[in-house]
Amino acid sequence: MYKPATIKDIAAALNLSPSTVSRALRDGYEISAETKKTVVAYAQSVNYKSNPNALGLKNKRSYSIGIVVPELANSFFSQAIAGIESVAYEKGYHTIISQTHDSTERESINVNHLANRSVDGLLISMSSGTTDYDFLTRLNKNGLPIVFFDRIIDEIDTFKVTSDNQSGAFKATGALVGMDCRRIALLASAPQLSITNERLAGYKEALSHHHIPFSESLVRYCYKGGSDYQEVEDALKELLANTDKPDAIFIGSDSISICCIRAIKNLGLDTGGIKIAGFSNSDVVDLLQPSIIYVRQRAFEMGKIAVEMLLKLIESRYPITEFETRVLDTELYCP
Amino acid sequence: MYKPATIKDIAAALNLSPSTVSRALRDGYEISAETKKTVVAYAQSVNYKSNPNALGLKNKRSYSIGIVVPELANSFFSQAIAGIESVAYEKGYHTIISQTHDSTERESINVNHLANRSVDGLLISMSSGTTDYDFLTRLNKNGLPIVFFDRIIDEIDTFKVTSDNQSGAFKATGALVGMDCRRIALLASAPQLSITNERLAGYKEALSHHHIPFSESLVRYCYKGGSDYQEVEDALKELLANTDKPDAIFIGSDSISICCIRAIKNLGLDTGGIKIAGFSNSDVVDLLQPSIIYVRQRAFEMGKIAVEMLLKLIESRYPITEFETRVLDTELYCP
DNA sequence: GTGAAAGCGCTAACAC
DNA sequence: GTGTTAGCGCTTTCAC
Repeated sequence: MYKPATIKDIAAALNLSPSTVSRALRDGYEISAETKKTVVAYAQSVNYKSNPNALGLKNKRSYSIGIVVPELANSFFSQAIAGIESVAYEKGYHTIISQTHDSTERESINVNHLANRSVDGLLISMSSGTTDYDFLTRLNKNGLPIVFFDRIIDEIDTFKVTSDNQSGAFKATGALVGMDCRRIALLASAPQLSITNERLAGYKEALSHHHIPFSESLVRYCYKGGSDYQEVEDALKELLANTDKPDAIFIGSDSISICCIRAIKNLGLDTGGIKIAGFSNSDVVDLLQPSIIYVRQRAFEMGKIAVEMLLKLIESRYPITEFETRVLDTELYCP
Repeated sequence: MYKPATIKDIAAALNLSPSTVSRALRDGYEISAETKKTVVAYAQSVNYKSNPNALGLKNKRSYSIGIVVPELANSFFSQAIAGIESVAYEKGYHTIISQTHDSTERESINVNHLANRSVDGLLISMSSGTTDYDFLTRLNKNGLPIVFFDRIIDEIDTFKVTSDNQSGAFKATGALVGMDCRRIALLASAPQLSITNERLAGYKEALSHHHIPFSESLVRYCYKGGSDYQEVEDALKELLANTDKPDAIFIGSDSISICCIRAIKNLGLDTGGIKIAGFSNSDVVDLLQPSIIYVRQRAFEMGKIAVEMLLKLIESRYPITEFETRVLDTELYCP
């Protein structure tokens, strides 16, 4: 079996002490330029890589980060995770991915497991039903760095990154208005979610911008955030049963968009007159029937930014007290 | 910051030595039943978890496994990874995921990086263009456990898990025949891939089963395995330009299926008379237009089985010489 | 049946 | 500017 070179090996080969080698490799200020050069060159030549276990043991760090998402096999999240991995990998961090399937219970269990596994930090996009954030607050207070992405919460003060959901919803709703729709229904995700409210706000903003009155009767929430098909189908049926039938529907999430299209197909609905717009990061959304106007988020980039924030938090030598919330813009596609 | 309990802590609290505690926790035969009980109970009560870094340092293991796939944000692979994670997580392993984008070069770079990062083992689904497996053979010979899933190779003798691609292709082609198609074209993935040849075999088998002659002119390969849209579009155009136009197309991969549907849409082709069937694990394939008959693989399960095999390899105390190849069945869906 | 001690690879006081 | 030493948490010989 291949045995990787250690600092000791290098030290022995170069007639130096291990500590000198260690310092040289990490560019310690006490080491002479010449020694550094020799050491670095030799380390290169034997393909030296620091042993993460030894480092972790010493520094009390695991060099692993926990990722908690509702669903891994969902376009948006798999794209975000691809972004996360691309940075984490490069910086020498492992990941542990866990899915909640939008269940609050699994979410808190998973988060606690991850914390016990001594991850160095946590990237999380909240489940749709969660309203009690104690389990996170406690861990965060105890020193576990957390960064929220996409589905963020106000209750914990830390780095966050999300999309400009309001403007995304504004653009999509506006596009529907531009197609002469006036009775635009909203099929929203769970009201606990940050993204739901931001998208609702964008929807309302567009209506008022175009002097269209807002009507509660045209809004339905899907509390399971699209993970429960039946809920979406029922909401859709209710909307269409309105005495004054909507002429367009704006859908507030990726999976609800899919469910809704499936419901239209399953119910054999004639949506000839009804225009549909929605958030979606599916790579085949342009091929779906009926076709929809869609808002796409910069998922990959969001993942990258989220880890970068987390690593800043983890690797900072001083406690950070100033937190930033990054908001990424969205793109509207009209087929 | 929360400080986890160590073996030392337990030893001190119970007036025992660390070694006794260690042995008791791992059910060492030398320890009296009573001591074991006390130790285990106390460890429970303080929520003791062994420190993976210390363990890894001692045992020269990283408790992490590398995953190499062509594309993370692809339905099949994200489902497989969900399966991998579900097992790995439970068994206390981290993962490092890397994508090749079907490039042989990135594949060998990534694999070598992972090996340098001292992963304990590797799960890999080969890139479409790879024909030289030296970089894998070498690592495997050096003791790195490897398990292949989905896109497997014959050249390395180890555990493998894949789908019954031949029977899947047989079923799909048969379904097309059942719809009165006789000139069935094949849009295949890269010929280097195991899955391509198995699916080709199933296609041929179905033809001969129904006494339909096989014709090379109805077969096109996509060497980029669907990651290059243009290649698929060109292949499709060629097939349709055949003097004797095909009345059906069977598509040998998920991403090529998507590309093909997109091409039909982009080219504004009238596919009224042409039936389409293909492999796909997309969760929205049933909503695509034109609709297709599709074969679905048990991706999640394949991921689970693959890690289980890998962990068996990693954790075995004796070198394993008998390797198994598991073949999972597929399901055919006719819309 | 239990304890003492060494060592995995690395870093950080503390010498010199 | 470089070396010595101790220790992170755990396992494992070797004593007793």
